[in-house]
Amino acid sequence: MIGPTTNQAMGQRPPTGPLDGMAGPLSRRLGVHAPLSGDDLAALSRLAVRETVVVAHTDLVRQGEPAENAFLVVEGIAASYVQRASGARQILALLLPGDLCDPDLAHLEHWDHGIATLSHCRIARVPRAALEELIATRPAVALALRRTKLEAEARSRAWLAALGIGHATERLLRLFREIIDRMHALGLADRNEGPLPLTQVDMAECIGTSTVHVNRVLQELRRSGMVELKGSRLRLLDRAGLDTLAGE
Amino acid sequence: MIGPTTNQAMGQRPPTGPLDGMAGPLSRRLGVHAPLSGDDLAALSRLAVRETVVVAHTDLVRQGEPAENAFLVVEGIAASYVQRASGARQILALLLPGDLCDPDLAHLEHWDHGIATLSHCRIARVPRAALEELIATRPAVALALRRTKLEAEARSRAWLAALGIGHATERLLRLFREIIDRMHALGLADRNEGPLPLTQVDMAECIGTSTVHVNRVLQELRRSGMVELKGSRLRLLDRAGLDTLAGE
DNA sequence: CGACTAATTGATGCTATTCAACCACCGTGG
DNA sequence: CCACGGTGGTTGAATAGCATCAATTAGTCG
Repeated sequence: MIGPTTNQAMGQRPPTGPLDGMAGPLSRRLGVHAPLSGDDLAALSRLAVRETVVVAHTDLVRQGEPAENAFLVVEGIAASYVQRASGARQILALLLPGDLCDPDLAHLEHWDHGIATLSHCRIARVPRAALEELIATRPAVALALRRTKLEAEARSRAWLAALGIGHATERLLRLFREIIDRMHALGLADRNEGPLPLTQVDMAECIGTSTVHVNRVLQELRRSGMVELKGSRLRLLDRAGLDTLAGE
Repeated sequence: MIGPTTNQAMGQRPPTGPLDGMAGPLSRRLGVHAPLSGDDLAALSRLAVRETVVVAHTDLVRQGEPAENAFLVVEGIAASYVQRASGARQILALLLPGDLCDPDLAHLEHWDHGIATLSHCRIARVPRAALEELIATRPAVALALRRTKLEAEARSRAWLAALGIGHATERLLRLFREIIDRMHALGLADRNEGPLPLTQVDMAECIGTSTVHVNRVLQELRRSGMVELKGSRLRLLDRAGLDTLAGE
């Protein structure tokens, strides 16, 4: 009973084998931050279970629910968000392939935020116990997880500053840049072009403006030749100008 | 070379004994989250060294500097912030007595944000090595630190949402409420009244608006009998109405 | 072809910024 | 003692940025 924009259909798939690639993005992501051994990688590949396909705009966890298990985004884009009684939502962070919704949250008795898919996603569950054990027994994995979390926190700080200081144009450009850059780091996008499977409503909830305004800013960016956005494909046409406009 | 609003005068005091109370706020703060033994408390009291008195609006760490040691706020209010080349600042989080600037930041090669005092402060240094050792050898302390950090992250999420969703009035009220509530939890303020040693510029940098607007919102809040703010003393006169206006 | 979701447009008004003063308080030094 | 400089608070007018409401127009999919 959170808001009107949530539907709960969740297509279940038959359990898949441990090596069908769903741990791929996770280990690729973690491997960036610390060298992982073959054993580490094998353990990681056994971590994620019960992979499901989830349609866009579906809640995985709702605000106020008890904390059960963690989620891994295998494919697609999800997000953590806060929602008011009025229905207004603010997206806190994007979860891209290989991202694990914060493992430390186990200590919270109740979630103070929700998790929802933005695009079509493949989502795997990660049992708390298995995750804790992995952290306890595999220092390299634990280190990689810590560094990954530090990276997410740095992004969160940057977002907070952008929301406080920047105008809508800047914030939208930062959003685009973040998605392209992170996707590029995962090998899922070119340096200046990639998928952008978000609706304008999603973008508005990310950058804290109305959808109407997102639409107008977007048109201005297209007209000025800064970006190209057709269907769900985004191209950044003026990277230098973008980095200037988006603030340091 | 960050901005015009930084002065570096920092009055040094002669080293004080380990038990003169400067670890008081820290252990009181941590003790809330996990039971600490007498040994734990003794170890904590030896942690903070080189306490100094720092005047208001002084940088402790500047953006871009290498990460050296951690800081403990013994008295007063400090803050972490991000500053743009334009001079615009956004405060990310408040550091109240007993707060330690994030210990995990040791892993960052360079600070992506600065730390500065807002009011007059007593600040102690915490050597990284001693902190790491304490975490490694005293599980109760490590747990308390983790929980304290989780609490800070939850506050950060709430702020992000407020910046994205709320109007200036709401954000200012949330700021007031946060300060009073946290001060109250430390025994440094009544339930509805306490010190507010911030300038309107500081408030503006917290809630992401101009100082002029802070001033006007403040007047409206006074006129409507919501708050009373004289000198640096704040009283919340309508707690129920405040909680409504400040959003859930 | 409907039925739905997403994108677009226009008109209107509120919220907040900006610039530029001006005032009030406080501590300092002549 | 008062003149002085500095910081912080207050005010006004003009304007920019953005929200809101209400329609209308693509797309998309069964």
